[in-house]
Amino acid sequence: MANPNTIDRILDVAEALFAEKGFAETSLRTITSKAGVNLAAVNYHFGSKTQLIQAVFARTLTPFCDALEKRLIANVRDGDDAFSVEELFEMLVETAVEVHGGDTGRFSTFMQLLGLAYTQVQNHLRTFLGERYGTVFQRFVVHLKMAAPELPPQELFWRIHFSLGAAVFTLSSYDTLKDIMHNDYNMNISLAGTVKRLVPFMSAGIRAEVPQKNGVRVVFATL
Amino acid sequence: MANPNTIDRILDVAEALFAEKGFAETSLRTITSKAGVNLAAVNYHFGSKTQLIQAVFARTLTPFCDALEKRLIANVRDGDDAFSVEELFEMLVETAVEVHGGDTGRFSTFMQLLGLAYTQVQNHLRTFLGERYGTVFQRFVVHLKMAAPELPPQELFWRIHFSLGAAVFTLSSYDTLKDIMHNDYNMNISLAGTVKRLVPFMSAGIRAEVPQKNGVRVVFATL
DNA sequence: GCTGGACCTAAACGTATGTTTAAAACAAAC
DNA sequence: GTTTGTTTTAAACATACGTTTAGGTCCAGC
Repeated sequence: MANPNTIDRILDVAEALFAEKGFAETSLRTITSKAGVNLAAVNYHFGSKTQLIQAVFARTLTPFCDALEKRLIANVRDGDDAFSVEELFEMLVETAVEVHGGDTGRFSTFMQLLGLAYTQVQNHLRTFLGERYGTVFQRFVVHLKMAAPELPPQELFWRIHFSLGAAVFTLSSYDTLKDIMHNDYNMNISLAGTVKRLVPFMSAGIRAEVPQKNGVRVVFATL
Repeated sequence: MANPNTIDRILDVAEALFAEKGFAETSLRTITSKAGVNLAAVNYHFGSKTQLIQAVFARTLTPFCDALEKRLIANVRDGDDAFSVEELFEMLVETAVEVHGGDTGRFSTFMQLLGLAYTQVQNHLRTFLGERYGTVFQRFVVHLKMAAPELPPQELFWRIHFSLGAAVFTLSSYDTLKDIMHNDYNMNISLAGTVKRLVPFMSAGIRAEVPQKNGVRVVFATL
């Protein structure tokens, strides 16, 4: 069998470097040298850089989605007893924390990777994620729909992406923001504090009143 | 004098390609060939690819920040007469639309570039933007502080970045989201519609109630 | 102890990138 | 019309990348 360390060492290093620098900016030579393995190891074990990227995502996304799906299925609640928006978002956080065994570093890296998956142009990744994990996402959307039944579907769609953006953007540049917080506000902030602040923000945004159609400002007409 | 078309043609093409593919993924050869100029033109007129990136940002960001600053200074209001959160966010939109002369395409590209500036790792860009436009940003924060005086400063800091994330993330992957909206919801959405939806979401998030300290869920303790 | 297959290694391959060079083309000034 | 400075051009340069190859190493199974 393969040296059990080689594959995992590559995955560990690749995950960290991808999260820090992005995909295009991280070379296989950097990964392999930092992992202490031969340059050819990536192509031998994974086939290509593209497949390595997918493997990095699959390693943490598969257990995460499995765990999330179990929670969503196990706790089906209908009508007035449905999950609240806050509960659903906190369920995401709890699941993410759970699958990382409370490891702050890897949880942070995981969020940064999620950000990259959406912002970096990697069409293979988008299709890969959609095919593999689309079902769980849709199931989650169904629950959100029950939590905010008065919201038109397309409005909900947008607000989910707004929330996704707030979370992903913040946590993917978390290290930078942490430094700013330290220098400008003389405050030391934890990942826990950030996530804690994120949930009410997103929940309030999801539940915001839908503006009247005739309330549209004139400026938008020029867009 | 330089052919007035060369520099602008490079900037136009570079702006569009950067927004579409990112910085590292866009080569000077692609830019120059698409612009119909010689490969060496970029290095001749801008010095390097790095400086080209900064020039692309400066071209639209400078008039934008100048216009925004003028608005903020001209309409100083204190106390109960201060700008509301909604007014401030809409001011951003109005200014952005204004400096682009209502050109939807360039406005969209502009937002995508802003997203890239934060998500792509380009330390030279971060420092460049901070040094050049940090003052206006801070001035805007002061107004937001007056609009939400009950909010602790660090809480406001985070929520600004949540809002920034929601906006930047959404508008930077706008084309993709538009396609999804078309395929899954059979709806055609405009940039106007998206921005219109963004403002109430962000405003509600900014004004969300700050959760009690003793209301913190147990799960966060493990982070 | 030999064999076979999985794993690792060093080196090379082909290609793409940003940048530089030196000469050519051009346009305005005198 | 020549000169001067700017702009354009084609070619080359140096480097970095992902990938492939062919040989070596290792160890379980017979």
